[in-house]
Amino acid sequence: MTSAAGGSPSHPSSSVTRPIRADARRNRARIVEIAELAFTDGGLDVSMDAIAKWAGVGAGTLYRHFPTRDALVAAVLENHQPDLSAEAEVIQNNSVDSGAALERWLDAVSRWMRAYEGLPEPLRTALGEQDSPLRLTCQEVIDTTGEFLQAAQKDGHAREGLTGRNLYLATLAAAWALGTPSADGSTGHELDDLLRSGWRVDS
Amino acid sequence: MTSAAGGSPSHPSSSVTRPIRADARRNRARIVEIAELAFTDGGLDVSMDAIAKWAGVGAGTLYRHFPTRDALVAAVLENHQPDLSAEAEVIQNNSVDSGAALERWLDAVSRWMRAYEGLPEPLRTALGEQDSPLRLTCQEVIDTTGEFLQAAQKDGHAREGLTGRNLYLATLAAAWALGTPSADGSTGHELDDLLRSGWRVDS
DNA sequence: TTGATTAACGGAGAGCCTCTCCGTATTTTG
DNA sequence: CAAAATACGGAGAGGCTCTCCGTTAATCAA
Repeated sequence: MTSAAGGSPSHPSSSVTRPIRADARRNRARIVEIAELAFTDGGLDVSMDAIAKWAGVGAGTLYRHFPTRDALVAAVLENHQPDLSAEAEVIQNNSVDSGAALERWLDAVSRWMRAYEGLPEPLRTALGEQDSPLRLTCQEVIDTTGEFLQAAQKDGHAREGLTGRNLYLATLAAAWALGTPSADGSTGHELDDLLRSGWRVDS
Repeated sequence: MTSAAGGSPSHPSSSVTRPIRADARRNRARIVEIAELAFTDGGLDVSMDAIAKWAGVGAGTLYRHFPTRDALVAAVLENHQPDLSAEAEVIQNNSVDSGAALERWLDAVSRWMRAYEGLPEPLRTALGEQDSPLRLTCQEVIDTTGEFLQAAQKDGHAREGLTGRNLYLATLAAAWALGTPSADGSTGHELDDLLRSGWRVDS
């Protein structure tokens, strides 16, 4: 059915559709820009209507571009994905061993997860929904985590029987815990220690 | 002004106030009972009005007894605190060593935290608020965790430089992560391993 | 008992939020 | 410069939290 009969598409790449209207593209960009500001200083719970008003568009426009809050969050995050990829590369090239690299990567991921207050929650539920817009965004991070993990496992720096996905989830959980109002620096340190070394002492 | 002049309180224990009205006590009990059912099968996010209607009382009555959702959650949890205390005692008396005891206790706490879907979230924020009704409820659990931890540390089964509070928080984080829709048994197992032993292998 | 007093009830409704629908405005195309 | 297609905007439906206050029921004093 895709290209059955009749039509003669001018652009093979964009198949049949026209280019996106200029005002639409502008609005979309503006919304993402404003959303990032709003998320940064009010957390992910800002009201959608407030974002729309603040961006100078109607609610309808906001929801046409981003049907769900997650879609908007995903769009905001995607703006920063290149930074994270770049960081992965730097870590890859600058670490003494694969164990240290994994450690540094998890630290970077944790910071990424804590970019906006309340981000861990949707990241977690996205993990369970096959079709969430956030799913794609974080899949890349999970995959990279898996790569760092495997390298560390191969060199004997990380335990076997551990998947990238679960290490990602554990990191997410720690990031979530760090969002606790009273969590100070020492809490973060202890949580990191726990994730790295556990509470147990082998006798 | 508390007991300045005149009044002759009949009951020294309840100072000046009258006993709580019978209908009030009944309603309160009924609400808690219904709330537990609602939380059990709909998670903590059921609407307050729905609980009120389902309990056969007006919204005003619900909010008079439980000004916030957290207050209601705390009341529901308090009904089960004795069970947890009992479990602590059993573990205390039946474990081969203090390390195993700590492990079993954390397992019990994790189950307690996952009693209702969405419970970890308010438990976490309660940790940061001095005057949350949930705060009191979980303080007991934190304290007990601290005791199990100290015993394990004394016997060399648990690392030093770890507080009961942070171990509790880490357990809470793991419980939160387990709430992920796609989290199966193996996920839980790996998360437990991480908390106990970390991902690192000491070479 | 009974009337007075006080505690508690209930639900209407204010205010906020999400999300949809459709008449109107703008852009693109021929 | 129409005509067609696309996107806009905001009113408003529906749901939620929480308050306020007129009404009702329990308790107390005589």
